[in-house]
Parts: sequence; structure tokens; C-alpha cells
Amino acid sequence: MNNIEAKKLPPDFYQRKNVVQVSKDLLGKLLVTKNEGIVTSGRIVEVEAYAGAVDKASHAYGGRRTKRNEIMYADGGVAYVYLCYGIHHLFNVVTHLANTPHAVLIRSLEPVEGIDEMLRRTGKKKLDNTLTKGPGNVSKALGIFTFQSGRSLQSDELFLADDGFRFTKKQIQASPRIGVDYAGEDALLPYRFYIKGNPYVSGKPR
DNA sequence: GAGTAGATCCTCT
DNA sequence: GAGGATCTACTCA
Repeated sequence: MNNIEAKKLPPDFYQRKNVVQVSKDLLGKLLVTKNEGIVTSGRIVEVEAYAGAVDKASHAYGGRRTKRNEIMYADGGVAYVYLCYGIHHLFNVVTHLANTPHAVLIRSLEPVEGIDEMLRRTGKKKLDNTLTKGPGNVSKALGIFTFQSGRSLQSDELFLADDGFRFTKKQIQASPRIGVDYAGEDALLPYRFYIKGNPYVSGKPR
């Protein structure tokens, strides 16, 4: 039905043990959702790694295990979605094997398919840089909500795919993460990866 | 253009 | 009962 010639990423892509490496590999991949038969997709241009128990910025810091973050302890390859500030839905990809709560936060996309639908969902009139800029907007544009949390990324309604496109190493930039000032020293870790010069990357352009 | 404050609701202690 | 992996709009320079 659609024109995307892309393959879903296999479970072993997510289940690798180096969450930082997985994060970098996700750059340039497609995030695809299908709601009520409408496909929307975008190319990932910004991510952040959350290294579970040893990362103060992570919900699972110190091995915390609650009903909400339980999903992070699952095998890699499922979605972890939660609501932040009562307004924004944040979409994460769980990585690593079971009982190791690593995750990658998808921060920004470059819209690819279903742009009209994304505009409708976000209440915008025309395409601009802010459509899928920032994790809150990404979820909004793609129709991702908390009920998607725990869903396998092998499903047809929500998955990540590789269409062969790749950014060069030079285009990938690392920096500290955003919005995690409360995490002390861990807030300074260079766990954020983005595409240099891409207008959809959140934060200040360089 | 840059900086600051407010919105808003679910989850954990 | 408090705080949060954010965004937007408005103020001031």
C-alpha cells in the first residue's frame, strides 16, 4: 500500500548491549506509525541514550523498578512511551536484553510520509521546522500515545525501519542531553546524538 | 534575538 | 503532595 521500500529493524538490532552504539545506529532510520490506516513516518535525526541503572537521568536509575518503567526491563525492541509534564508524550525504544533497563529517546525526526496528517494532528497549517522537532512534537505528529507503551516494534502499527539511507560519520554530532539538569554530573554525559545542520534538530542551531 | 515563566497531569514517595 | 527525559508564548533589550 505504501511506497516505502524499507525493512523493519530486527530484534537483535535493539538487543545489542551498547546503548550508545544503538543510538547512533538509529540516526537515519525511519520511524513509522500507522493509526487508523494512515501511515506517517519520519527519518530520525536526533536521539538520546539512557543507560539504565547507572544513569541518573534515567527513570531506572539505581535499578528502580516501578509499574511505569517496567517496560524498560523487557527485551530490546519494544516501545516505552510516557507522559511528561502532563502534556508531552515521549517515545523511547527499549534496548539491551531483559532486566537491563537501557533505552533510546527519539528526540527529532525529519518528516517523510503523511505530512498532511501530521499537520492535522499538531494543528499546524504548513510544514515548518517545528513539526517534528523535539520529543513532544514527534509523538504528537506521529500519533504516539501512552497506550502504545509496551508494544513490540515488530508490529505493523509502530516500528522502525531501514531504507538503506545512512548519514556519514562526519554528520553525526555528540553533545550533552537536554532537559536533564537535575541529573547532576550525568547531565553532562555526551549521550545525545544528532545530525549536524539538520533543521529539525532541537536546541540551538550551530 | 534571547531569556524567562507558565501550562498541566500522571507517577512515585 | 511534589516533581518531571518539554514546549510555547511573551517580555525585554
